[in-house]
Amino acid sequence: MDEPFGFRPLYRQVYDFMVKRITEGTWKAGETLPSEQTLATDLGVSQGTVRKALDVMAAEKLVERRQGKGTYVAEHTEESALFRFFRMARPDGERVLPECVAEEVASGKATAVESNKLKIEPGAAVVRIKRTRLVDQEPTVFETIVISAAMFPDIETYAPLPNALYGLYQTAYGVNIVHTFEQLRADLARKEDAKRLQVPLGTPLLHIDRVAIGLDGLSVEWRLSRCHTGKLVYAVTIS
Amino acid sequence: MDEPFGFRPLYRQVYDFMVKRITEGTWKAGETLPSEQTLATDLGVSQGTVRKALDVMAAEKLVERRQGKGTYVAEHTEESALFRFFRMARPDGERVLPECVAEEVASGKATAVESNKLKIEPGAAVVRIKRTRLVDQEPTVFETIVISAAMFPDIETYAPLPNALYGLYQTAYGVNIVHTFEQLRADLARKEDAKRLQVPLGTPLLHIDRVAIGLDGLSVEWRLSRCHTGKLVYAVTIS
DNA sequence: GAGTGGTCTAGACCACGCA
DNA sequence: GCGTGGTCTAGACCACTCT
Repeated sequence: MDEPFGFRPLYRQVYDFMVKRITEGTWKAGETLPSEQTLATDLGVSQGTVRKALDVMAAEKLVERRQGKGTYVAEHTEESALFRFFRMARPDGERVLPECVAEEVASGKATAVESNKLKIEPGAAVVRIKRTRLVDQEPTVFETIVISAAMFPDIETYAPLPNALYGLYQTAYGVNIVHTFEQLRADLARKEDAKRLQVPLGTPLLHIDRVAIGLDGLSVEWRLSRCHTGKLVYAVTIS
Repeated sequence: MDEPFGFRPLYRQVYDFMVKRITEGTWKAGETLPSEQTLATDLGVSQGTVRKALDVMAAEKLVERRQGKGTYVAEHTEESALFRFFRMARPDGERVLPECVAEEVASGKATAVESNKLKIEPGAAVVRIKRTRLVDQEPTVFETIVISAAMFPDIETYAPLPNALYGLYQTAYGVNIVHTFEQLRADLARKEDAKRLQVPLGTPLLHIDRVAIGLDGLSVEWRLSRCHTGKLVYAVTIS
């Protein structure tokens, strides 16, 4: 347990160890972890130290704890992942579950912008997904998603893709999305927007540019969402 | 230390006690709290329990800790408050400090919408502030702010109002903003927007509807921001 | 060196879920 | 009733800051 210079607390080392276990797939989504006491004796530290590492992981939503039952590797299910990363809601605050239609999946080579967003080589193989999301049967969001083909081989075989893509990334490829960076702008509907969202040209749209980051810190996905904010709004809580 | 039914952990009770101290002004912004050991013996609990309460408060950014020095009541300064609640940034991610001009302060009676947003009686006295925020000398955000005159008596005497209003709320009135709810839409510039932001009518704008909540859970401020997202974007990180 | 927050331990007891 | 996570304690030592 020596450290060269930086001084990494014990509970941080325990954290690193457990994150590695999840990244490698030793502990998979939805599985229960060994009990705090078991982990403690296995790793030769006190239960309090394991607990502190788990506190951090629970705060990052990497694991979920249930008193009396155990600690689970967090799953990116419909409710959890969608409600966490899909921020569109009704003005009264009620969250909605969108439906996906008109999905198009195509292969290609990364453009300059795409390679920059995904931190991959220009020209590397990528997969582009376009789809429209409906809320209450009305087209509301037009999404363009770009991912590395190397990270997600043969993803087109999973078509039709699920509503919550992050769940597929996790269960089929062992890729856990832990956070996202988004930039929002206002823009006007162009031809493709107008067609997809069935709105007049020039309708004001909320333009969301999102990069999703995985557990290992790599850029996993670049997504552009063009949202019609007629009936839904983008909801943010800063705490 | 009895509890009627809900079972409130000791550290929660300690938390409540300390929040009350801050709300009442016994401990003011920027001051240092008693040491963990002192608090523990004063309250008749162990240091670990005080520590756990402070952990929660630090996570909520109510206090700041500095190893070797002490624990301080968090201050809403330019950097901290603006960078926390003002989300506009350059596309490369760099945060900016805006400047405020063309400020108008007026008194009035709460409309139905205002009373609903601020949870006050319709017709209650309110103060309305309009101002334009410049970034790089260019008008970028047109804000309309509504607050209860009862909560902030004689606020007009502080004109010109500071860039970080939350700092004034805290230091002059003892009101701590702890979180905000925002709803974002895309909209088109109307007459007043065009004039304030010096853009053509019909320019797409990011419309932000924000309610700020204080330490005691009350709605403190309602703010509408209309942002020109030509050079700046609204940045969100979901972690 | 004295005082502060940060880490770590060992052990006790409580609340919860389940068989 | 057992095993799990959740709370609480008491005490030790470490890292940081200031004098």
